[in-house]
Amino acid sequence: MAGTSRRDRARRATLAEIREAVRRLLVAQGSTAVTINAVARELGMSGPALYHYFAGRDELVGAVTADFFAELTAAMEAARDACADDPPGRRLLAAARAMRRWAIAHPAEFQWIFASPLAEPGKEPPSRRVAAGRRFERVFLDLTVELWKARRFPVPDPADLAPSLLEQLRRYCTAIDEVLPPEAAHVMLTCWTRLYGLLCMEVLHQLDFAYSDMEPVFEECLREISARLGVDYSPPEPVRRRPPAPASDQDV
Amino acid sequence: MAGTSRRDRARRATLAEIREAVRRLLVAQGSTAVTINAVARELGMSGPALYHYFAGRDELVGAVTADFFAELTAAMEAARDACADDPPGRRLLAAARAMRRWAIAHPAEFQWIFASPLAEPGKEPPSRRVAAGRRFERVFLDLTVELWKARRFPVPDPADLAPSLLEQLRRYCTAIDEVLPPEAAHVMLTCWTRLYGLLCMEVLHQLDFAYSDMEPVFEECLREISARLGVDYSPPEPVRRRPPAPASDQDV
DNA sequence: TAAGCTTCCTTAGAGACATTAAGGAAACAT
DNA sequence: ATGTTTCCTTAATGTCTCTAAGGAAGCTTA
Repeated sequence: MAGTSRRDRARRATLAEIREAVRRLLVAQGSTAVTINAVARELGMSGPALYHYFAGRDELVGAVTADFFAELTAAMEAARDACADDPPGRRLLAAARAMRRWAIAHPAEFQWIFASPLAEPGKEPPSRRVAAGRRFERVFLDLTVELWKARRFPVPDPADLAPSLLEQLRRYCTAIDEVLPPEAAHVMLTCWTRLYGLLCMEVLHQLDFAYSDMEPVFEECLREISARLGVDYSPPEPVRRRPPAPASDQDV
Repeated sequence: MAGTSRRDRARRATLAEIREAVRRLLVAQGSTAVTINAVARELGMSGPALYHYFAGRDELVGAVTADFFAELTAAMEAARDACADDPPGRRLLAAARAMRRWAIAHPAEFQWIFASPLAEPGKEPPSRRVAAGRRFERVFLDLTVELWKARRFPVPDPADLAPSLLEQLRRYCTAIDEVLPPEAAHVMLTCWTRLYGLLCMEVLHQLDFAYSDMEPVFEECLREISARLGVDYSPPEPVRRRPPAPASDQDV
């Protein structure tokens, strides 16, 4: 099917060009500038041609959003694997910092991920997006599981959790193949919510009224999470000029 | 100027009708359905007529967004004042719960508040929105200040804060007329970020993968915040059938 | 190699939207 | 009664999404 014939290669190249154009427009002129016509113009084609590649604007936007999600996930995975021999706590910090680094470097893209212009109330997000989301969450989850296996972090007594909460946690644990018990999943979700929530607030400029540079705020959040997960907090390496090997952990 | 003549009254009535129509469309059909034409149609007028009331779509959206902000703020203030004789900790809990109640009851509106369809990167939000935002933040700030005055809550040693963070906190304290010292402002902002961040995540459906009912999660967040602010956590009253006086604290 | 199928792109066009311009009619002020 | 202001209308421009119909080229197969 996805052969390597002349046409197939051309098609793939065009698809890539389209995605690049979408991104270029998004970054340069905002999400409202991402129109079928503008994208086509960017490629030197005329509007309706794009319908051979995407069923409509929504599918186009959805595909690019999934790209962004994948890129963010890849950045986190790369940061995690760049220190594969460190203890899981350090790798978790590395992945979290990579997440923020990516979000800061690509604010427009990050915004599309969680406040997608498609996400109208009552409309299910496309399955592609959901899948991309799962891979994303998985990064943090996997590291937490490693942590849990290596040296269990402190968890609350399940009896202290609200019954309805416990019920939901059980369901979630089933969904993640019981890699964690509900109490541990609860700690993990709490940490994740704080981390991701803080980043969303930053990118949506909801904290501009108080902070101009969120880096120390984010680091403090990491410190709290570290304490909660029973790992040592270690501050970020100051700059890191590219080490010998040319492995970039930033832009995928 | 803003007299009470026949025409002035008519104008005010039309303005109110427009805002209602915008909201109706937003709630019923999502933000993309809020078009100048659709709003005009809703009023039985034809499109360009609206330009006598608003300079353009952006100003219309901005005005309605400010309305929403004001309504949310009013709901919080009402909840706070409904138990004016309680200690500040309880009133803070009441205001926080009112915030979530409003957000849950009006998800589309709440979403417009923090992920405004106007907020393109590089575009300043209109001053109206900024002002509405200040009043909103003020509710939580004021209660925290009361708390601080009544019985100081535990704060970190300023020397333990990152220098750049301390610097930012100082600037923020200047902006709020030094009603709190930087260390206390830091605790306040941390609590606020968690609370507001969690709510944003909920409304943006970023936690659906784990939770179907966020109420206990929110309550646990409140418990943490209470501990941090040194106040007693008290669970919400179960339902509260409207007490004698017909004062609604929900829909303004 | 020639006929036929597929793919890619074009132009034309319908329908919706934001916005400006020009004009009429009613309300208001003097 | 006259002139001005206000409110609304229609007309028109240029944008957008998306469908339809057709041409040209690439691929397949006999």
